Amino acid sequence: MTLPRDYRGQTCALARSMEIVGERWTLLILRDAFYGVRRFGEFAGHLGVPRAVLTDRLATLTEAGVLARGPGTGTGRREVYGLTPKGVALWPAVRALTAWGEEFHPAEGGPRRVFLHAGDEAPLDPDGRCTACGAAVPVQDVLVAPGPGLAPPAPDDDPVTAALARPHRLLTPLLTTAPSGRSTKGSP
Amino acid sequence: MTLPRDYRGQTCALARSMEIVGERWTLLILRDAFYGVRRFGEFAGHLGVPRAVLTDRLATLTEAGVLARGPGTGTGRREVYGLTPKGVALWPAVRALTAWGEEFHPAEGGPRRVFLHAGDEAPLDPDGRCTACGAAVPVQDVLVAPGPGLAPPAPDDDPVTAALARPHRLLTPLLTTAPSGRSTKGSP
DNA sequence: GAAAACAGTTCGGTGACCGAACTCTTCTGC
DNA sequence: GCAGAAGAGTTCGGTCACCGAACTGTTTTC
Repeated sequence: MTLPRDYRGQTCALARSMEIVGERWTLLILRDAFYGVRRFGEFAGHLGVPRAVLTDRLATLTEAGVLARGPGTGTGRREVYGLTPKGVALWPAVRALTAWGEEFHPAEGGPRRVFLHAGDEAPLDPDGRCTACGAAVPVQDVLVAPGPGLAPPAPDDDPVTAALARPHRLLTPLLTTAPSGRSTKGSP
Repeated sequence: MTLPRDYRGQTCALARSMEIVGERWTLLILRDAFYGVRRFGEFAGHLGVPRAVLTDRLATLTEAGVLARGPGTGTGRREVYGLTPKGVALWPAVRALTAWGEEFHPAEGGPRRVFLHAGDEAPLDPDGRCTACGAAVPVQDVLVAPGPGLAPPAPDDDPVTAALARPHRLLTPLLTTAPSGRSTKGSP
């Protein structure tokens, strides 16, 4: 990354951010990480990103300290990728870009997913504050829930899409939670 | 843009945003637009972006309704590019990414530029609220001002960099203001 | 212990990006 | 007006990133 393909000469903070999160797919990978996606195959299956690109992005983000790579919990202890505090700090940016897309390029039938304040189930306003209590909602108290525009569950949905059919708290593992063996797959 | 190089299959709002503002250089171009940069040559000179890429990005953003292209004011009435309301709505995203870069990749000597609330000259907090009065500051009341880390003015600075050596209100034209003839160049 | 699933890697083709040079229009000075 | 200069893109060849598909080696399950 460093020299040939950086934003040469740009000394501003935004350029430094873009060096890390400005590449193709990177913000979508991070969004999935907020959703609780943690494993290589889950990212690949949900995003449809070329696997070589995913490998590259995960390495870049890990090197940058945005993600941390470590052994998973439970018996199946494959490597998992999780957001570090530095990665979690990107939430306002992810939320702002999502809100902008929602406002100016709305999906037919309404938003596919909505963000709610975990306590009172009220939606967040564009600034990330709870529309009910007015508080600035910290990431870990945000629920991602199906919105009116979400397509009904299909049998060929990837596991991440299927899991997101019900409300889920950000940053909590989505699929690979089971402390002993896998128990997340509904019924094969 | 539409089919071959989109984020195929991704139906979320973030992916729709990234289709428009997720390409290389795009957010830096928009940052400059917030600073008041309006002409092709100013963007090119300040960013160092290849001119062909700049042409492409300006066209894409104009088509998307993020920028509007129109004749400039005054005698020199070359075309200028300005943010539309849809473009202005990207401010929270630009600010969040800038704040993240500032926090996790600080420049030596401190930030090169800071954002202030125009009324009381107090800096904004990471959420875009005034640290003095607590109000959420609308874009047009934000001042971009030189920070402690900014290099001293050099004779070979491009005009945009030179103009940003003093505080400037976002969205107001930076260089091409003069209603009759050019009056912005200090001393040739 | 065999088979399946998983996490990457490799590979050839294609498109994007890069820097430099070039063209055409618009403006300025006389 | 007219010549020269500057601004706004366009063109071009080389390089790099991205894409999809197939492949490899490890881990997990049966």
